[in-house]
Amino acid sequence: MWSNHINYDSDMRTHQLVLTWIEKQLSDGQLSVGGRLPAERTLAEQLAVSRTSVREAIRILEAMGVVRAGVGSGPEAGTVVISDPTAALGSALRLHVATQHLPVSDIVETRILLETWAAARAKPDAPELEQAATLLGEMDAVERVARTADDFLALDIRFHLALADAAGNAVVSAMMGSLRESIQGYTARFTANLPDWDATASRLQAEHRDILAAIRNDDGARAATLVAAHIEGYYREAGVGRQAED
Amino acid sequence: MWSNHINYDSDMRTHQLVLTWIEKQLSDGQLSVGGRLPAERTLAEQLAVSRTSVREAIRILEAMGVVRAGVGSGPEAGTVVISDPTAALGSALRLHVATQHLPVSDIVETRILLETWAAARAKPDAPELEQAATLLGEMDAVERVARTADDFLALDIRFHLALADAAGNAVVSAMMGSLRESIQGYTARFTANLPDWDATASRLQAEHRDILAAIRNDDGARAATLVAAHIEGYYREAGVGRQAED
DNA sequence: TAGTTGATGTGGTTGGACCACATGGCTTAC
DNA sequence: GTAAGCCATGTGGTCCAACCACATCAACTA
Repeated sequence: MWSNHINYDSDMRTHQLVLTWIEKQLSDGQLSVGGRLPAERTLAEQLAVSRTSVREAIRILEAMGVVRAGVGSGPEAGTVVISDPTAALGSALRLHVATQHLPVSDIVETRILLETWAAARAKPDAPELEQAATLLGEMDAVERVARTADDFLALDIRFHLALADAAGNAVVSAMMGSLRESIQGYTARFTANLPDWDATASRLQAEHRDILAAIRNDDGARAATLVAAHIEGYYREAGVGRQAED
Repeated sequence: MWSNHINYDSDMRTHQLVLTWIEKQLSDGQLSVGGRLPAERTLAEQLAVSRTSVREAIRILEAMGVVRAGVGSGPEAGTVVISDPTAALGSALRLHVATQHLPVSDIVETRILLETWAAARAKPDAPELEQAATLLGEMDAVERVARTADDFLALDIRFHLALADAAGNAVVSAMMGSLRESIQGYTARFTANLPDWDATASRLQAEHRDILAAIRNDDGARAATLVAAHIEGYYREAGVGRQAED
């Protein structure tokens, strides 16, 4: 009795039809985060398309961070709806950077814009700031003991993401994460070539503390200024602007 | 003699292997915008995977706006590399809005942030402003003759995109476009219910002119203020914030 | 009771077949 | 010789029928 009859535009590729159907289920709330899609074979039969087309649609949704597919039985199995916008934006941006149609400098500039806004907007009592403080301590530990730039950078990313989350805008958080992810390779490559990583790390940590302190003092303007200087300084060392010549 | 041997991580899904290979070709510059991928059957043989897996990878790249697949022969046929970041970000955001894990209010807020920045940064002599001016004229014509909100909105979108492009940051442009696309359905739905569309359209047009004038006067600060008010006012009418109850 | 084993259902992968389509060269008719 | 028509070729689009690896759970066995 339920109408599966969506827009049978004759010039629509089959997997698009499946995508449309699923998106409609999501919009109508008949499918929500945590829910499961029908099994691929079942869905194929319901929509009267091949399993291949169903799978192509699911592949796209997976790349978009909308579903997660798992084999076997149990809670981890089946195709379940999730919500990971960062994944989608991140890989998309990374791919377009690879095509060299998105300059790294534009990405850095956008990152500064978003992160500056987030710092200015974050509330001093945001719970995410606790996590940020913890991460600062872990970075100190890494710096003191192992002195590996990779570990430090991993924590650095999470610190900046925590600050962005503190602004309470999911879109900005997702975009921030994706921007950072898209140039992660770039960042790591140049960081490995720094002459004095210890000095750089110390400077970054000092700046991190200042930023966090400013936010906790409810001084959004100062926090924003510090963030801009922090990021700009870092990438200036990397020589963003002159296109990669290594 | 060429090594196709990428990371044969045993726990990598087959289509991911294909994706990795293609992304490497892009990064290495052996594949760039305008170039063509090998035919699906050829690529499958080269990578020693099934055509199905190749197709799943291509489907993802297509959804990401990285390639375009065309049947037949000739210039329009085959799988050719393009660069349309907006498509990827737009559909991803739209899907996540559908899952109701990205509040429309966050999208609007982010749009204001990006567009305000773009208005403040746009140079008075940017060529995109010419296009923006032309679009203003077309909107006048639409308003005078047909009075259909849909046509007006289509031009309105292009006007705002032109302004964003004038700032010269490809990432911001792409994100702007995707944000707008992701809530296009939402916007159109509420616009149709406005009591006096003509009055609204006139007001929007007046604001558009003021914004464009401010940019051309090199008064970025004023342009930013006007843009923020323009967008905020529009969505306030829509009642963004109270979650959709139509 | 404890351990084993097999049935079941999931996504993952493959090969092969056929289709619609667009081109381009060949054949044919004039 | 030229023009019209036609078919070989190669492309992506779709479908099908298998088989695999995996994880669970119920039935069976020691």
